[in-house]
Amino acid sequence: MENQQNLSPKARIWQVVGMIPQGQVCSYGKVADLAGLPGRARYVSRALKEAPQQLTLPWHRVVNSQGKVSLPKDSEPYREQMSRLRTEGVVVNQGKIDLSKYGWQPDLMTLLMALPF
DNA sequence: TATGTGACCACCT
DNA sequence: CAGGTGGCCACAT
Repeated sequence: MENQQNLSPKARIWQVVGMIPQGQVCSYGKVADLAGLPGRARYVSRALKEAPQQLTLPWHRVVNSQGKVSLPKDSEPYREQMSRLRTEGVVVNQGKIDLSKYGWQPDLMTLLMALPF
């Protein structure tokens, strides 16, 4: 894995999202932090929307800090995300995911490799 | 140049 | 636990 300082902000975000393991989720804010963009959660959502489909990112593993899917409940994307999550075994109760159980926390090694020096 | 808008968040009531 | 507030920042108007 190479130094993420060289990558564009969007690319760093995509890379971080790509690290989220199956069956786990991560919040927009945390993704931003890990990408070296503290406090820029909203930018993560935009980066995901603009992500080339070619990357086949696990975008569905990104939820908000309350453990909820940040999409209109009546939309197709919402159903898509819910479906993918449940397929991976993530339990969603009342539209909420228990982050203490499914929240992703990168191991130390991964963290050291990802953070800027 | 100014204003409104988000697939957000931390903090305070 | 539910709202309200201020902060955030790229983008569209």
